Amino acid sequence: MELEQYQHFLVLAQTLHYGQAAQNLGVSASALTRSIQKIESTLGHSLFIRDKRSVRLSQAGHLFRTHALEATKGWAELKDHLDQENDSPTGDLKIFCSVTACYSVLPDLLAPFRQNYPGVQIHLQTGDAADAMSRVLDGIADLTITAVPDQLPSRCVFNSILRTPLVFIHSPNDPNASMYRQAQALDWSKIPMVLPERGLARERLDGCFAALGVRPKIYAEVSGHEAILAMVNLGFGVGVVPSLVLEKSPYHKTLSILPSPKFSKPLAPYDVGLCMLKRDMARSPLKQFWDLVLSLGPADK
Amino acid sequence: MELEQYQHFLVLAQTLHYGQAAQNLGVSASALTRSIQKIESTLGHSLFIRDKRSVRLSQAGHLFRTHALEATKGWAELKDHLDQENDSPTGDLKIFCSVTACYSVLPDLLAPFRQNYPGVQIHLQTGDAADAMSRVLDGIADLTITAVPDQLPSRCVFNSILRTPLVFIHSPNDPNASMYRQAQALDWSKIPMVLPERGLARERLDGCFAALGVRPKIYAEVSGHEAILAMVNLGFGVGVVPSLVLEKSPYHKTLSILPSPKFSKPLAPYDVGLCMLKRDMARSPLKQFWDLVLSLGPADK
DNA sequence: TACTGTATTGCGATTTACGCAATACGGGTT
DNA sequence: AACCCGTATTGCGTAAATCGCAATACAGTA
Repeated sequence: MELEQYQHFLVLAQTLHYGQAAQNLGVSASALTRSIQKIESTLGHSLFIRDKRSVRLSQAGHLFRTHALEATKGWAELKDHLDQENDSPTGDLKIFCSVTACYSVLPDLLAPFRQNYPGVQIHLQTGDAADAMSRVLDGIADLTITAVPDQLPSRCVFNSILRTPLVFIHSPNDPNASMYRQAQALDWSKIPMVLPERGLARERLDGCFAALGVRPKIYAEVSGHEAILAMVNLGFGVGVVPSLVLEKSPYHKTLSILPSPKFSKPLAPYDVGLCMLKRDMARSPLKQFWDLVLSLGPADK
Repeated sequence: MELEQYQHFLVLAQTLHYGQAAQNLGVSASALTRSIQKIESTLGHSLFIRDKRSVRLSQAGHLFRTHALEATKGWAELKDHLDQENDSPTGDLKIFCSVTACYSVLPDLLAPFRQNYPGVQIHLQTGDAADAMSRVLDGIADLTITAVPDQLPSRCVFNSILRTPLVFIHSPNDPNASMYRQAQALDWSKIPMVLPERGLARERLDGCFAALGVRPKIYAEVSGHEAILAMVNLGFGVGVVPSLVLEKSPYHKTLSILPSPKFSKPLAPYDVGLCMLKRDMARSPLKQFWDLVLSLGPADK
């Protein structure tokens, strides 16, 4: 979209510094260089005077700046006008999130969105949190509420909503319950564990155990945090779930949280937020949703 | 460039018919569909009301049309203003053409261009016409004056300037000269020929001979039409060159043209013109050169 | 029911855009 | 003078967008 190129130009015209402008824009300096070069070659005139030491607007650059300001203003005004006066923005929104997110954080986002943009058709899918990122990357979902992975794919953007620790839980019905509670340091070789078979929680746990040089005794590997709760509730062993999942579950009264074990590599908490493709920041109604979440700020849990 | 997308929209808004608009724009209907879809998704509103039978502007479409007209007008005005009032367009122009084209058609193009756009730095390279197309495709040259090949690469655009036939020539010094002239039908197995080792002329000749089921007796294969002239002038045999090359050469008085041989597959004349990449139609000063050649029309030879 | 005209979508191939690392190039510093 | 620093640009390999073709969907019509 040329709006982007105009934006590139306008920011550079203000900072008069490629590196700084590029940083503001969230692109590399080389990308900015090429954006400007492309405008210049399309227009047939240099917009900036470079002398390896300073960058300043040429005469053509000043004139182009006026045009660019006008054009972007025209676009923005049109967009505002349409969004407010006319019927609400139209379009589809495919959301994927886990059952827990669907109960906890999503309603607070969806309600105001629905109110502001009743014309948007919302498709809500729920599933295992471990699938969230791939659904977005594959285009099956437009956005997802999920925990940010250790390294976010470069195509994605993420906005944090809340943080929740991973907690170790057990059931009072578990025959070993008293042993868990009384031990100074848990003996991982003796404790039967109920773990997710894949996903972020599993990866982090594997990392922590590996750093400790121990191999946990795995009683069951299951899919989905809710399934862990169910099995732990039956007294099959110790499970690990995000605290939020426990709180929102029917078991939060019956299951108990163990004191956090000591790991040489700490078990990082879940950072839950909104995730979507960078590309889609330019698309409606995705940008609207993103902006709404930004304006709501982090949830107070 | 979004200017293109604006253009797509404006043409469609006028024709209200995808197929027709696409044809006007020189793109496929699917490309046009996606252009419009992209604007709509960026804007968040439908621009057209489609009901499988008719296409008409929505209310948002009307408003967007006003904006698009304004923005494109602003761009055009800016460009005109800069091209005329200020210093001439800046930039480089890398031209490749054969020696003959350099003597014959190029001066008529370059002179007016130079007058209108003195600020453009011109790099002129000459070489074998057989290389022209690949130089452009590889980006070594921006444009070339050359004969259009049997099938133009899809990335290229071509504008015809003149047509010149391929002629068979010989020298009066050639010991067989009288035989060439007297024969009713030339006996290809006996006539020593001087041919280009590659390039369009060679390909076409090969095609003609193959269609006839004969294999010419090749005395020499050389690189460059001028070299053919030199060897033919020494009486080494019969050569084939574009008529224009002969006319512009120092040999045009001494060498003689044989009557065109009868081929089952006719030997197509050279269609000489300006060739450049489609992509560069949006770049200065390439577009200016193209437009200038268009305005001059076909050369009167 | 088959047929026609028209917009859209799936898909493979081409073309473009991006980021990283290397380069070029002044100016200031020891 | 030699060297380092800051900054814009370029080469290159990879990731993504775009295009055209062919297939599809869908409404009106013979």
